[in-house]
Amino acid sequence: MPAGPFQPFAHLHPVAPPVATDTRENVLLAAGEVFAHRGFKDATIREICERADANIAAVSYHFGDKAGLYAAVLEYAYAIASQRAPIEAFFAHANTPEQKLRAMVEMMFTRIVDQGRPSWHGVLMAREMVEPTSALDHVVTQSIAPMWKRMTDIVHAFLGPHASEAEITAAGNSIVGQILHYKHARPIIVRMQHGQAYSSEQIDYWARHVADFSVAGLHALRAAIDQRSTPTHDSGAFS
Amino acid sequence: MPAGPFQPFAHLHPVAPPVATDTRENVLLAAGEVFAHRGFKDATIREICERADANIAAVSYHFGDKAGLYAAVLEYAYAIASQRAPIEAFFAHANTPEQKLRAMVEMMFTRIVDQGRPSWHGVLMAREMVEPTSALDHVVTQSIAPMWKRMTDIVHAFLGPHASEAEITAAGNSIVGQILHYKHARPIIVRMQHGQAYSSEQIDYWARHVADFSVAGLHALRAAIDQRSTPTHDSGAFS
DNA sequence: AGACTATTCAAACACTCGTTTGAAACACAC
DNA sequence: GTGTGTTTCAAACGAGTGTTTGAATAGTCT
Repeated sequence: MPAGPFQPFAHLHPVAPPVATDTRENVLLAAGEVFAHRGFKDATIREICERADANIAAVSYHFGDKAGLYAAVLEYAYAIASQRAPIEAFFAHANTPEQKLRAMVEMMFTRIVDQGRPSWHGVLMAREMVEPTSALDHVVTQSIAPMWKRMTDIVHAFLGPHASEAEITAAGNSIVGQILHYKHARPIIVRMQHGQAYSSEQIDYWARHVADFSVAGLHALRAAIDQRSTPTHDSGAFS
Repeated sequence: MPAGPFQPFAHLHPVAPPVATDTRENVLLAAGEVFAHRGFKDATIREICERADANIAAVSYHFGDKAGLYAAVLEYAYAIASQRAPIEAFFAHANTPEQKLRAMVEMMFTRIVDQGRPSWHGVLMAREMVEPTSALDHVVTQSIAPMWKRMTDIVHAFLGPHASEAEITAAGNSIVGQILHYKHARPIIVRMQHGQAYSSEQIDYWARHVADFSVAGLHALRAAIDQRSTPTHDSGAFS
């Protein structure tokens, strides 16, 4: 067994973050792409190391495991995602619930569906929801749960204080589901809905549509809730 | 190479459908479960044959290939799905567009999210949309395209004659996305939204919610379309 | 019964995967 | 330079995969 220096320089330079050998970071970057593209199980260490110009054994040496590499990638992706496109930036000028909802939709489209930048963090999260790995616990507490909290808070503000928990989660699922559909069903969308699918303009259009569609759904749900919780006394009147 | 009798009894009894040896049908049934549960790639023919009490070589003998088995399963699932829960039954008493939409949502929930019966056809279709196999072409022309046509027809009826194609497909995606979310994100939904998730009552509730939510979204979109295509002439008025 | 085909079976083959190995190459203090 | 610890490398290992093989069994018609 190798000496296993999984935390290199741990006892020196307590300042600098991981610091990362060249190959270590190369493997991390390549692994991010491959994991995001193929998923944990279908990704092969050989492809990752080939893209990183590294030897197969590099994974075992630097990360111990395939699972260890995956965990490191998640950490790395989380770090650069929150650094490069911080969540708060999307909500900077969002004051009303509707503005917050639109910011939320835009952010999720940017992080999950858009693909240009090295932003595989959203993609990995989306994958983790569909086919969880052993890293799910960590992903949930670090990323998914806070995001879901933010979403349900917005929905709650829309639906008012009388909304039940079931209504809030159902509405949240409706919004998230619309967005994730463009990621999950991408192959079939590209195939059946011709036109230059997944261009930036197209994604912008979809994001606006999902926001509009959801706002209408939320307003209708709010109306039903209000009518239920404060029934009109002149019950004979039309709607 | 074996004699390869892929169409057994082809020259005899031109009447009876495949007739199917015991083991052939057993393998077909077991393969349906395993493919639906694990997906094409992660399903192993060893597990399939074990569940079917058949020898490993049975797949090669009866279906030629793992891909051949998968294609046969799709055909088989399509046949029993359209026999057991025929689509038209859902639309029997649906006359208005809204009733048709509700029937559509209910049907998709029943076929894809519900899990009781041997109804892996919907599950396999949903899988094929996310990670297509070589059978995608066939699945699209046989199942997905007709279903999508039905959906867009309903949406078109909702949105009126002035709706653009982009608006129709986006609205269709919003509806389908909401439904499929309950299938794809099932692990995370079960985990985060406690309570007895995926009970029959829960699924009914979700189906009703998705229909309500979508109807509201469609009405709002319709209003925007009508306002755009027949602009009010007293343009000075407040909206 | 006999001849012939269809079907089943245990075993093996070829391949890919993640992981390990032991030696070589490197870095750097002394 | 020598010595020590870190990092890379080609090669192999062991487990799991789909597929094939060739013999054994079951079935069916004459």
